[in-house]
Amino acid sequence: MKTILVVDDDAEIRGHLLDLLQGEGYGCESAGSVKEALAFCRQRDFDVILLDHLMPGGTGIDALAELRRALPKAKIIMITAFATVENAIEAIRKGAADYLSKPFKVPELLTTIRKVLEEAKFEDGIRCLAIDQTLSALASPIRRNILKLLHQGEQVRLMEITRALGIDDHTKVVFHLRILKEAGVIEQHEDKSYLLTREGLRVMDCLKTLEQILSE
Amino acid sequence: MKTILVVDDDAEIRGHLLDLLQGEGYGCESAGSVKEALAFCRQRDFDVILLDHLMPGGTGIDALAELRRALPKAKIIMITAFATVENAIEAIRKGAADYLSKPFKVPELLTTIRKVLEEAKFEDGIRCLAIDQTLSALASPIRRNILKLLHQGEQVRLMEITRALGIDDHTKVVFHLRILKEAGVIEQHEDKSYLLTREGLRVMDCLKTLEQILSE
DNA sequence: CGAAGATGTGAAGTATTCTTCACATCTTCC
DNA sequence: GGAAGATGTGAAGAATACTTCACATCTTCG
Repeated sequence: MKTILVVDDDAEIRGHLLDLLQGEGYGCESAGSVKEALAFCRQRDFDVILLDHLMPGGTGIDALAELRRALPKAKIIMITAFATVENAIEAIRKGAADYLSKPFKVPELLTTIRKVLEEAKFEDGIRCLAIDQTLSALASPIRRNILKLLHQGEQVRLMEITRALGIDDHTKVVFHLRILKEAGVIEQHEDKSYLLTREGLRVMDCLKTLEQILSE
Repeated sequence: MKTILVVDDDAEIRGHLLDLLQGEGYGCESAGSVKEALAFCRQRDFDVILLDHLMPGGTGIDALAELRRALPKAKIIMITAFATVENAIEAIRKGAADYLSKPFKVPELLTTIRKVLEEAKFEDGIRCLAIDQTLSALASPIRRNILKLLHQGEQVRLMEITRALGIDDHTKVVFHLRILKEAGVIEQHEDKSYLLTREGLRVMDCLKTLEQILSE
Protein backbone atom coordinates (compact mmCIF):
# COMPACT_ATOMS: atom_id res chain seq x y z
CA MET A 1 0.00 0.00 0.00
CA LYS A 2 1.30 3.45 -0.93
CA THR A 3 1.53 5.91 1.92
CA ILE A 4 0.92 9.64 1.95
CA LEU A 5 1.70 12.28 4.54
CA VAL A 6 -0.52 15.39 4.49
CA VAL A 7 1.09 18.50 5.93
CA ASP A 8 -1.26 21.46 6.40
CA ASP A 9 -1.97 23.77 9.29
CA ASP A 10 -5.69 23.86 8.56
CA ALA A 11 -7.27 20.99 10.49
CA GLU A 12 -10.38 20.99 8.32
CA ILE A 13 -8.45 20.60 5.09
CA ARG A 14 -6.32 17.86 6.68
CA GLY A 15 -9.49 16.00 7.61
CA HIS A 16 -10.95 16.32 4.11
CA LEU A 17 -7.80 15.13 2.42
CA LEU A 18 -7.35 12.24 4.83
CA ASP A 19 -10.89 10.99 4.19
CA LEU A 20 -10.46 11.37 0.48
CA LEU A 21 -7.10 9.65 0.24
CA GLN A 22 -7.95 6.82 2.60
CA GLY A 23 -11.05 6.29 0.51
CA GLU A 24 -8.75 5.88 -2.48
CA GLY A 25 -6.84 3.15 -0.67
CA TYR A 26 -3.77 5.07 0.40
CA GLY A 27 -2.23 4.78 3.85
CA CYS A 28 -2.34 8.27 5.32
CA GLU A 29 -1.05 10.34 8.18
CA SER A 30 -1.41 14.05 8.68
CA ALA A 31 0.72 16.66 10.38
CA GLY A 32 -0.32 20.17 11.39
CA SER A 33 3.19 21.59 11.40
CA VAL A 34 6.53 21.05 9.77
CA LYS A 35 7.92 19.92 13.09
CA GLU A 36 5.27 17.27 13.42
CA ALA A 37 5.85 16.19 9.83
CA LEU A 38 9.57 15.76 10.45
CA ALA A 39 8.82 13.70 13.54
CA PHE A 40 6.67 11.38 11.40
CA CYS A 41 9.37 11.11 8.78
CA ARG A 42 11.90 10.00 11.33
CA GLN A 43 9.58 7.22 12.47
CA ARG A 44 8.46 5.84 9.15
CA ASP A 45 8.60 6.09 5.42
CA PHE A 46 6.14 7.80 3.06
CA ASP A 47 5.84 7.54 -0.68
CA VAL A 48 4.26 10.95 -1.14
CA ILE A 49 4.13 14.11 0.97
CA LEU A 50 1.45 16.75 0.32
CA LEU A 51 2.95 19.96 1.61
CA ASP A 52 1.10 23.24 2.00
CA HIS A 53 3.11 26.19 0.87
CA LEU A 54 2.12 28.60 3.57
CA MET A 55 2.89 27.14 6.94
CA PRO A 56 3.09 29.01 10.23
CA GLY A 57 6.69 29.78 11.03
CA GLY A 58 8.22 29.92 7.55
CA THR A 59 7.08 28.92 4.10
CA GLY A 60 6.73 25.35 3.00
CA ILE A 61 9.75 25.92 0.78
CA ASP A 62 12.02 25.75 3.81
CA ALA A 63 10.22 22.67 5.00
CA LEU A 64 10.73 21.13 1.56
CA ALA A 65 14.48 20.95 1.97
CA GLU A 66 14.25 19.45 5.44
CA LEU A 67 11.69 16.87 4.43
CA ARG A 68 13.71 15.88 1.41
CA ARG A 69 16.74 15.32 3.57
CA ALA A 70 14.71 13.22 5.98
CA LEU A 71 13.10 11.07 3.26
CA PRO A 72 15.11 11.31 0.05
CA LYS A 73 12.88 8.82 -1.73
CA ALA A 74 9.57 10.52 -0.93
CA LYS A 75 7.89 12.55 -3.65
CA ILE A 76 6.75 15.93 -2.39
CA ILE A 77 3.77 17.73 -3.92
CA MET A 78 3.58 21.41 -3.00
CA ILE A 79 0.16 22.95 -2.57
CA THR A 80 -0.37 26.68 -2.50
CA ALA A 81 -3.26 29.13 -2.30
CA PHE A 82 -1.54 31.90 -4.24
CA ALA A 83 0.04 30.37 -7.26
CA THR A 84 2.81 32.32 -8.89
CA VAL A 85 5.23 31.14 -11.46
CA GLU A 86 8.10 32.14 -9.23
CA ASN A 87 6.85 30.03 -6.36
CA ALA A 88 6.33 27.07 -8.62
CA ILE A 89 9.78 27.30 -10.13
CA GLU A 90 11.39 27.66 -6.76
CA ALA A 91 9.51 24.65 -5.44
CA ILE A 92 10.50 22.47 -8.38
CA ARG A 93 14.09 23.67 -8.13
CA LYS A 94 14.19 22.72 -4.49
CA GLY A 95 13.11 19.23 -5.41
CA ALA A 96 9.32 19.21 -5.28
CA ALA A 97 7.89 16.52 -7.51
CA ASP A 98 4.89 18.61 -8.54
CA TYR A 99 2.94 21.74 -7.74
CA LEU A 100 -0.79 22.28 -7.24
CA SER A 101 -2.65 25.54 -6.61
CA LYS A 102 -5.73 25.82 -4.45
CA PRO A 103 -8.52 25.43 -5.07
CA PHE A 104 -7.82 22.22 -6.95
CA LYS A 105 -10.31 19.64 -8.06
CA VAL A 106 -10.17 16.20 -6.51
CA PRO A 107 -9.43 14.31 -9.76
CA GLU A 108 -6.58 16.72 -10.41
CA LEU A 109 -5.03 15.86 -7.06
CA LEU A 110 -5.46 12.15 -7.59
CA THR A 111 -3.91 12.13 -11.05
CA THR A 112 -1.00 14.17 -9.74
CA ILE A 113 -0.44 11.64 -6.97
CA ARG A 114 -0.60 8.76 -9.40
CA LYS A 115 1.81 10.55 -11.70
CA VAL A 116 4.48 11.09 -9.05
CA LEU A 117 4.07 7.53 -7.80
CA GLU A 118 4.72 6.31 -11.34
CA GLU A 119 7.81 8.47 -11.46
CA ALA A 120 8.99 7.04 -8.17
CA LYS A 121 8.53 3.52 -9.43
CA PHE A 122 10.51 4.31 -12.52
CA GLU A 123 13.35 5.98 -10.63
CA ASP A 124 13.48 3.12 -8.20
CA GLY A 125 13.82 0.72 -11.09
CA ILE A 126 16.64 2.78 -12.53
CA ARG A 127 18.36 2.97 -9.18
CA CYS A 128 18.10 -0.79 -8.70
CA LEU A 129 19.48 -1.37 -12.13
CA ALA A 130 22.37 0.98 -11.51
CA ILE A 131 23.37 -0.52 -8.19
CA ASP A 132 23.06 -3.98 -9.60
CA GLN A 133 25.35 -3.15 -12.43
CA THR A 134 27.83 -1.39 -10.19
CA LEU A 135 28.00 -4.19 -7.68
CA SER A 136 28.32 -6.81 -10.39
CA ALA A 137 31.14 -4.74 -11.81
CA LEU A 138 32.87 -4.67 -8.42
CA ALA A 139 32.37 -8.38 -7.82
CA SER A 140 35.32 -9.45 -9.91
CA PRO A 141 38.87 -9.20 -8.50
CA ILE A 142 40.25 -8.43 -11.94
CA ARG A 143 37.94 -5.46 -12.29
CA ARG A 144 38.75 -4.21 -8.82
CA ASN A 145 42.43 -4.39 -9.69
CA ILE A 146 41.79 -2.41 -12.85
CA LEU A 147 39.97 0.21 -10.79
CA LYS A 148 42.83 0.39 -8.30
CA LEU A 149 45.25 0.90 -11.15
CA LEU A 150 43.14 3.70 -12.59
CA HIS A 151 42.78 5.19 -9.14
CA GLN A 152 46.54 5.49 -8.79
CA GLY A 153 47.44 6.19 -12.38
CA GLU A 154 44.73 8.66 -13.39
CA GLN A 155 44.91 7.84 -17.10
CA VAL A 156 46.04 4.39 -18.17
CA ARG A 157 46.09 2.70 -21.54
CA LEU A 158 44.86 -0.76 -22.34
CA MET A 159 48.24 -2.43 -22.74
CA GLU A 160 49.55 -0.77 -19.59
CA ILE A 161 46.70 -2.31 -17.64
CA THR A 162 47.18 -5.65 -19.35
CA ARG A 163 50.86 -5.79 -18.52
CA ALA A 164 50.48 -4.39 -15.01
CA LEU A 165 48.04 -7.17 -14.16
CA GLY A 166 50.22 -9.82 -15.77
CA ILE A 167 47.54 -10.92 -18.21
CA ASP A 168 48.63 -12.27 -21.59
CA ASP A 169 45.38 -11.93 -23.47
CA HIS A 170 44.51 -8.27 -23.87
CA THR A 171 40.98 -9.11 -25.06
CA LYS A 172 40.24 -10.39 -21.59
CA VAL A 173 41.03 -6.94 -20.25
CA VAL A 174 38.89 -5.38 -22.98
CA PHE A 175 36.01 -7.54 -21.80
CA HIS A 176 36.30 -6.31 -18.21
CA LEU A 177 36.87 -2.73 -19.27
CA ARG A 178 33.63 -2.84 -21.18
CA ILE A 179 31.75 -4.01 -18.11
CA LEU A 180 33.27 -1.23 -16.04
CA LYS A 181 32.43 1.28 -18.74
CA GLU A 182 28.83 0.09 -18.94
CA ALA A 183 28.54 0.38 -15.16
CA GLY A 184 29.62 4.00 -15.50
CA VAL A 185 32.62 3.80 -13.17
CA ILE A 186 35.22 4.31 -15.87
CA GLU A 187 35.28 6.20 -19.14
CA GLN A 188 37.55 6.51 -22.08
CA HIS A 189 39.51 9.59 -23.06
CA GLU A 190 39.73 10.58 -26.73
CA ASP A 191 43.23 9.18 -26.87
CA LYS A 192 41.79 5.78 -25.87
CA SER A 193 43.23 5.77 -22.37
CA TYR A 194 40.93 4.82 -19.52
CA LEU A 195 40.15 6.78 -16.37
CA LEU A 196 37.71 6.76 -13.47
CA THR A 197 34.54 8.79 -13.77
CA ARG A 198 33.49 11.07 -10.90
CA GLU A 199 31.10 8.33 -9.90
CA GLY A 200 33.88 5.78 -10.13
CA LEU A 201 35.99 7.83 -7.77
CA ARG A 202 33.23 7.85 -5.20
CA VAL A 203 32.64 4.15 -5.68
CA MET A 204 36.31 3.62 -4.92
CA ASP A 205 35.88 5.48 -1.64
CA CYS A 206 33.04 3.17 -0.80
CA LEU A 207 35.17 0.18 -1.70
CA LYS A 208 37.90 1.42 0.59
CA THR A 209 35.40 1.67 3.45
CA LEU A 210 34.28 -1.85 2.74
CA GLU A 211 37.86 -3.11 2.82
CA GLN A 212 38.35 -1.47 6.18
CA ILE A 213 35.18 -3.03 7.53
CA LEU A 214 36.30 -6.45 6.40
CA SER A 215 39.79 -6.14 7.85
CA GLU A 216 38.30 -5.30 11.26
CA MET B 1 60.52 -4.00 -2.54
CA LYS B 2 59.42 -4.31 1.05
CA THR B 3 59.83 -1.19 3.15
CA ILE B 4 60.78 -0.83 6.79
CA LEU B 5 60.64 2.13 9.13
CA VAL B 6 63.10 2.09 12.05
CA VAL B 7 62.00 4.12 15.08
CA ASP B 8 64.68 4.52 17.76
CA ASP B 9 66.01 7.53 19.63
CA ASP B 10 69.59 6.25 19.52
CA ALA B 11 71.12 7.57 16.30
CA GLU B 12 73.88 4.99 16.35
CA ILE B 13 71.47 2.07 16.51
CA ARG B 14 69.36 3.62 13.77
CA GLY B 15 72.44 3.86 11.57
CA HIS B 16 73.42 0.24 12.23
CA LEU B 17 69.93 -1.07 11.50
CA LEU B 18 69.57 1.02 8.37
CA ASP B 19 72.84 -0.29 6.94
CA LEU B 20 71.92 -3.82 7.82
CA LEU B 21 68.41 -3.74 6.39
CA GLN B 22 69.35 -1.88 3.24
CA GLY B 23 72.07 -4.46 2.74
CA GLU B 24 69.33 -7.08 2.92
CA GLY B 25 67.45 -5.34 0.12
CA TYR B 26 64.76 -3.58 2.12
CA GLY B 27 63.73 0.00 1.48
CA CYS B 28 64.35 1.83 4.76
CA GLU B 29 63.68 5.06 6.54
CA SER B 30 64.45 5.91 10.13
CA ALA B 31 62.85 8.19 12.68
CA GLY B 32 64.34 9.44 15.94
CA SER B 33 61.02 10.13 17.59
CA VAL B 34 57.42 8.99 17.50
CA LYS B 35 56.43 12.34 16.06
CA GLU B 36 58.85 11.95 13.21
CA ALA B 37 57.65 8.40 12.66
CA LEU B 38 54.04 9.52 12.41
CA ALA B 39 55.03 12.20 9.92
CA PHE B 40 56.64 9.53 7.76
CA CYS B 41 53.57 7.33 8.02
CA ARG B 42 51.35 10.09 6.78
CA GLN B 43 53.55 10.55 3.73
CA ARG B 44 54.02 6.97 2.69
CA ASP B 45 53.37 3.36 3.43
CA PHE B 46 55.60 0.85 5.22
CA ASP B 47 55.35 -2.90 5.42
CA VAL B 48 57.17 -3.20 8.74
CA ILE B 49 57.88 -0.79 11.58
CA LEU B 50 60.67 -1.54 14.06
CA LEU B 51 59.69 0.33 17.19
CA ASP B 52 61.89 0.81 20.23
CA HIS B 53 60.00 0.31 23.44
CA LEU B 54 61.61 3.09 25.40
CA MET B 55 61.17 6.36 23.60
CA PRO B 56 61.64 9.82 25.08
CA GLY B 57 58.28 11.24 26.01
CA GLY B 58 56.30 8.08 26.68
CA THR B 59 56.83 4.41 26.04
CA GLY B 60 56.64 2.87 22.61
CA ILE B 61 53.39 1.25 23.68
CA ASP B 62 51.59 4.55 23.32
CA ALA B 63 53.26 5.07 19.97
CA LEU B 64 52.14 1.60 18.94
CA ALA B 65 48.48 2.56 19.00
CA GLU B 66 49.04 5.76 17.05
CA LEU B 67 51.19 4.10 14.43
CA ARG B 68 48.69 1.32 13.98
CA ARG B 69 45.95 3.83 13.41
CA ALA B 70 48.10 5.65 10.86
CA LEU B 71 49.09 2.51 8.97
CA PRO B 72 46.68 -0.33 9.75
CA LYS B 73 48.39 -2.69 7.35
CA ALA B 74 51.92 -2.20 8.67
CA LYS B 75 53.37 -4.91 10.89
CA ILE B 76 54.99 -3.48 14.01
CA ILE B 77 57.88 -5.24 15.74
CA MET B 78 58.55 -3.94 19.26
CA ILE B 79 62.13 -3.88 20.46
CA THR B 80 63.04 -3.46 24.10
CA ALA B 81 66.14 -3.43 26.26
CA PHE B 82 64.41 -4.75 29.37
CA ALA B 83 62.26 -7.64 28.36
CA THR B 84 59.48 -8.59 30.72
CA VAL B 85 56.60 -10.90 30.08
CA GLU B 86 54.17 -8.14 30.98
CA ASN B 87 55.62 -5.76 28.43
CA ALA B 88 55.56 -8.41 25.78
CA ILE B 89 51.94 -9.33 26.46
CA GLU B 90 50.86 -5.73 26.49
CA ALA B 91 52.62 -5.06 23.22
CA ILE B 92 51.03 -8.05 21.52
CA ARG B 93 47.64 -7.13 22.93
CA LYS B 94 47.97 -3.63 21.55
CA GLY B 95 48.61 -5.12 18.16
CA ALA B 96 52.35 -5.55 17.81
CA ALA B 97 53.18 -8.26 15.32
CA ASP B 98 56.18 -9.50 17.28
CA TYR B 99 58.52 -8.67 20.13
CA LEU B 100 62.33 -8.68 20.32
CA SER B 101 64.56 -7.99 23.32
CA LYS B 102 67.94 -6.29 23.08
CA PRO B 103 70.58 -7.36 22.55
CA PHE B 104 69.33 -9.47 19.68
CA LYS B 105 71.36 -11.23 17.07
CA VAL B 106 71.09 -10.11 13.47
CA PRO B 107 69.73 -13.39 12.09
CA GLU B 108 67.04 -13.30 14.77
CA LEU B 109 65.91 -9.87 13.62
CA LEU B 110 65.91 -10.90 9.97
CA THR B 111 63.88 -14.05 10.52
CA THR B 112 61.39 -12.07 12.58
CA ILE B 113 60.99 -9.55 9.77
CA ARG B 114 60.56 -12.30 7.23
CA LYS B 115 58.02 -13.98 9.48
CA VAL B 116 55.82 -10.91 9.90
CA LEU B 117 56.06 -10.16 6.18
CA GLU B 118 54.81 -13.68 5.48
CA GLU B 119 51.94 -13.07 7.89
CA ALA B 120 51.10 -9.82 6.12
CA LYS B 121 51.03 -11.56 2.77
CA PHE B 122 48.74 -14.20 4.16
CA GLU B 123 46.38 -11.70 5.74
CA ASP B 124 46.29 -9.70 2.57
CA GLY B 125 45.24 -12.81 0.75
CA ILE B 126 42.53 -13.42 3.32
CA ARG B 127 41.36 -9.85 3.03
CA CYS B 128 41.11 -10.11 -0.75
CA LEU B 129 39.16 -13.29 -0.39
CA ALA B 130 36.82 -11.68 2.11
CA ILE B 131 36.06 -8.65 -0.01
CA ASP B 132 35.58 -10.84 -3.01
CA GLN B 133 33.08 -12.97 -1.18
CA THR B 134 31.26 -9.98 0.27
CA LEU B 135 30.96 -8.20 -3.05
CA SER B 136 29.83 -11.36 -4.82
CA ALA B 137 27.25 -11.73 -2.10
CA LEU B 138 26.01 -8.19 -2.68
CA ALA B 139 25.97 -8.57 -6.45
CA SER B 140 22.61 -10.33 -6.53
CA PRO B 141 19.39 -8.32 -6.17
CA ILE B 142 17.72 -11.21 -4.36
CA ARG B 143 20.43 -11.25 -1.74
CA ARG B 144 20.32 -7.49 -1.33
CA ASN B 145 16.58 -7.73 -0.78
CA ILE B 146 17.14 -10.39 1.84
CA LEU B 147 19.64 -8.13 3.56
CA LYS B 148 17.21 -5.21 3.49
CA LEU B 149 14.57 -7.40 5.03
CA LEU B 150 16.90 -8.49 7.80
CA HIS B 151 17.97 -4.89 8.29
CA GLN B 152 14.40 -3.85 8.97
CA GLY B 153 13.17 -6.94 10.70
CA GLU B 154 16.06 -7.78 13.00
CA GLN B 155 15.29 -11.50 13.16
CA VAL B 156 13.47 -13.14 10.31
CA ARG B 157 12.68 -16.77 9.56
CA LEU B 158 13.18 -18.57 6.29
CA MET B 159 9.55 -18.76 5.24
CA GLU B 160 8.96 -15.12 6.19
CA ILE B 161 11.74 -14.11 3.82
CA THR B 162 10.46 -16.45 1.14
CA ARG B 163 6.96 -15.06 1.29
CA ALA B 164 8.04 -11.43 1.66
CA LEU B 165 10.05 -11.70 -1.54
CA GLY B 166 7.25 -13.49 -3.35
CA ILE B 167 9.35 -16.54 -4.15
CA ASP B 168 7.62 -19.90 -4.42
CA ASP B 169 10.59 -22.19 -4.03
CA HIS B 170 12.05 -21.86 -0.55
CA THR B 171 15.18 -23.80 -1.52
CA LYS B 172 16.12 -20.90 -3.74
CA VAL B 173 16.13 -18.67 -0.69
CA VAL B 174 18.13 -21.26 1.21
CA PHE B 175 20.72 -21.14 -1.55
CA HIS B 176 21.12 -17.38 -1.25
CA LEU B 177 21.06 -17.44 2.52
CA ARG B 178 23.95 -19.86 2.48
CA ILE B 179 25.98 -17.50 0.31
CA LEU B 180 25.24 -14.60 2.65
CA LYS B 181 26.16 -16.75 5.63
CA GLU B 182 29.43 -17.82 4.05
CA ALA B 183 30.23 -14.19 3.32
CA GLY B 184 29.78 -13.49 7.03
CA VAL B 185 27.13 -10.80 6.63
CA ILE B 186 24.32 -12.81 8.17
CA GLU B 187 24.15 -15.49 10.83
CA GLN B 188 21.58 -17.86 12.19
CA HIS B 189 20.09 -17.73 15.65
CA GLU B 190 19.58 -21.00 17.57
CA ASP B 191 15.89 -20.85 16.74
CA LYS B 192 16.86 -20.93 13.04
CA SER B 193 15.87 -17.34 12.33
CA TYR B 194 18.34 -15.23 10.37
CA LEU B 195 19.85 -11.89 11.33
CA LEU B 196 22.61 -9.53 10.23
CA THR B 197 26.01 -9.88 11.83
CA ARG B 198 27.80 -6.79 13.14
CA GLU B 199 29.79 -6.86 9.95
CA GLY B 200 26.62 -7.22 7.93
CA LEU B 201 25.22 -4.11 9.56
CA ARG B 202 28.24 -2.11 8.55
CA VAL B 203 28.14 -3.55 5.07
CA MET B 204 24.55 -2.32 4.84
CA ASP B 205 25.73 1.18 5.72
CA CYS B 206 28.22 0.95 2.92
CA LEU B 207 25.50 -0.24 0.56
CA LYS B 208 23.36 2.71 1.54
CA THR B 209 26.21 5.07 0.71
CA LEU B 210 26.62 3.38 -2.64
CA GLU B 211 22.92 3.77 -3.37
CA GLN B 212 23.14 7.46 -2.60
CA ILE B 213 26.16 7.83 -4.87
CA LEU B 214 24.34 6.13 -7.71
CA SER B 215 21.15 8.17 -7.30
CA GLU B 216 23.23 11.37 -7.41
C1' DC C 1 0.08 -40.07 17.34
C1' DG C 2 0.09 -38.11 12.81
C1' DA C 3 -0.74 -34.35 9.49
C1' DA C 4 0.98 -30.03 8.04
C1' DG C 5 4.35 -26.94 7.75
C1' DA C 6 9.26 -25.39 8.36
C1' DT C 7 14.01 -26.16 7.30
C1' DG C 8 17.42 -28.16 4.72
C1' DT C 9 20.42 -31.30 1.31
C1' DG C 10 22.07 -32.93 -3.08
C1' DA C 11 21.78 -33.65 -7.82
C1' DA C 12 20.49 -32.20 -12.35
C1' DG C 13 19.55 -28.78 -15.52
C1' DT C 14 19.61 -23.81 -17.09
C1' DA C 15 21.47 -19.38 -17.52
C1' DT C 16 25.25 -16.15 -17.08
C1' DT C 17 29.65 -14.82 -16.95
C1' DC C 18 34.33 -15.38 -18.23
C1' DT C 19 38.01 -16.90 -21.24
C1' DT C 20 40.12 -17.90 -25.44
C1' DC C 21 40.96 -17.52 -30.19
C1' DA C 22 40.71 -15.89 -34.88
C1' DC C 23 40.60 -11.90 -37.07
C1' DA C 24 39.93 -6.67 -38.24
C1' DT C 25 41.30 -1.88 -37.98
C1' DC C 26 44.03 1.86 -36.75
C1' DT C 27 48.61 4.10 -35.14
C1' DT C 28 53.26 4.79 -34.99
C1' DC C 29 57.65 4.84 -36.55
C1' DC C 30 61.39 3.66 -39.62
C1' DG D 1 54.89 2.25 -47.78
C1' DG D 2 54.84 -1.37 -44.58
C1' DA D 3 56.16 -3.79 -40.20
C1' DA D 4 55.04 -3.84 -35.42
C1' DG D 5 52.27 -2.84 -31.94
C1' DA D 6 47.80 -1.03 -29.94
C1' DT D 7 42.89 -1.44 -29.79
C1' DG D 8 38.86 -3.83 -30.54
C1' DT D 9 34.92 -7.36 -32.24
C1' DG D 10 32.46 -11.64 -32.41
C1' DA D 11 31.91 -16.39 -31.80
C1' DA D 12 32.77 -20.71 -29.45
C1' DG D 13 33.84 -23.12 -25.42
C1' DA D 14 34.81 -23.45 -20.29
C1' DA D 15 33.57 -22.21 -15.83
C1' DT D 16 30.33 -20.35 -12.40
C1' DA D 17 26.27 -19.04 -10.62
C1' DC D 18 21.49 -19.84 -10.26
C1' DT D 19 17.18 -22.52 -10.33
C1' DT D 20 14.43 -26.43 -9.87
C1' DC D 21 13.09 -30.74 -8.18
C1' DA D 22 12.97 -34.86 -5.39
C1' DC D 23 13.46 -36.01 -1.01
C1' DA D 24 14.88 -36.01 4.20
C1' DT D 25 14.37 -34.38 8.87
C1' DC D 26 12.49 -31.82 12.47
C1' DT D 27 8.66 -28.89 14.74
C1' DT D 28 4.29 -27.79 15.93
C1' DC D 29 -0.25 -28.44 16.96
C1' DG D 30 -4.79 -30.62 17.01
